[in-house]
Amino acid sequence: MLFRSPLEESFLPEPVVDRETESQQLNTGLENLQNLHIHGPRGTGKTHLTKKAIEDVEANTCCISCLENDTQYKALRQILQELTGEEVRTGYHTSELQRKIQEQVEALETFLVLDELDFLLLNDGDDLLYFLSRLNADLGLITITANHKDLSCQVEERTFSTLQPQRIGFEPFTGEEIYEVLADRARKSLKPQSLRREALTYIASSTQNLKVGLTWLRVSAHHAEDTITETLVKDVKKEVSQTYTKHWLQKLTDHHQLLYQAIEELDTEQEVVQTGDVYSRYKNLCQAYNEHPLTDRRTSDYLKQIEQTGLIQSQYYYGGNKGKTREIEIVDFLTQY
DNA sequence: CATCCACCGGAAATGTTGGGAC
DNA sequence: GTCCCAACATTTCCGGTGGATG
Repeated sequence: MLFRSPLEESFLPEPVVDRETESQQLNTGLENLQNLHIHGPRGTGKTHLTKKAIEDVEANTCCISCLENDTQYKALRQILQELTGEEVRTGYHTSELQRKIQEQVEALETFLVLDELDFLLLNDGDDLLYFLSRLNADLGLITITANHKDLSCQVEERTFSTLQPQRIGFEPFTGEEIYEVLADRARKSLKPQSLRREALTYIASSTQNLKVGLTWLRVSAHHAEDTITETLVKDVKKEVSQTYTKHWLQKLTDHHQLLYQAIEELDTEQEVVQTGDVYSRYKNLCQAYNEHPLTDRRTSDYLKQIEQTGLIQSQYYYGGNKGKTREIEIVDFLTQY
């Protein structure tokens, strides 16, 4: 169960590509117990590097994902659970959880990582951040997001002014860096000589997202008889897409998946895909799968959540000859570059 | 200048869930 | 059981957007 293959995402090897600048900023921030706001595109090693950095810090540490914990209450529970190491049952009042967390952080210097913060802010506002920012203790708050450079426009001013986070931006990996990291993982997990150089070059030139790269390598290895060739790598593209997509959608609900499917279908059928089309297609799909459809208002929020994962992209129109709507398209992360 | 497009998105109302007390 | 309650999920309601069109 605890087996961790070097191709798995959860594997935390020593970095072969040093993100010198970012690392240093991170460490300095941690030493000074500063609040940090880390941002950058998906698959740039934000979470990875942060986890590494707090690993050997002499303090209480806690790292939660706000994708799964997208309300203040859920997040508080998760945080308390991680800090105490005990299971936290439901049934507590929010204020009770807050009090218990306060006790914990007052006792010991603490670093708190809120990964994928966007999802919580979108869903529940900044109440949690406000509470955490006002804790009078040795607390370093580290927020990570793929979508927003600046926290100040995402949270209320009263929250931001007490947080005053130091910003750290992550740039996408270069082709060479992707190559290096994947080669390293391959050395650690595959038989010698089983990965052709051209195959790896092809992957490295097709994506800047390390998570996609790793998925690609893993899917390829899965399909390979004894060597991973460039042809093989090209042949599995579609499956890589599907695997990566599924990875995100699985964390969301069935309705998110149906919505995505609707968009996917429409994307192949017509030039532009608008919200209204998506909704009616989604209703059809619901009927086909015997699901009760949600209202359009609700699905509008769901679409935003899918957008936050980076699987789709939307262009918003607030009036004009197109009316007030948004155009949605599938993001193709394998041939983007 | 009024009207229309085709939804957006805030806010309030209502429904659901699950624990705790009785 | 069942009553109550908080958190959470979803629905209902509705004002709003700005260029194109008549």
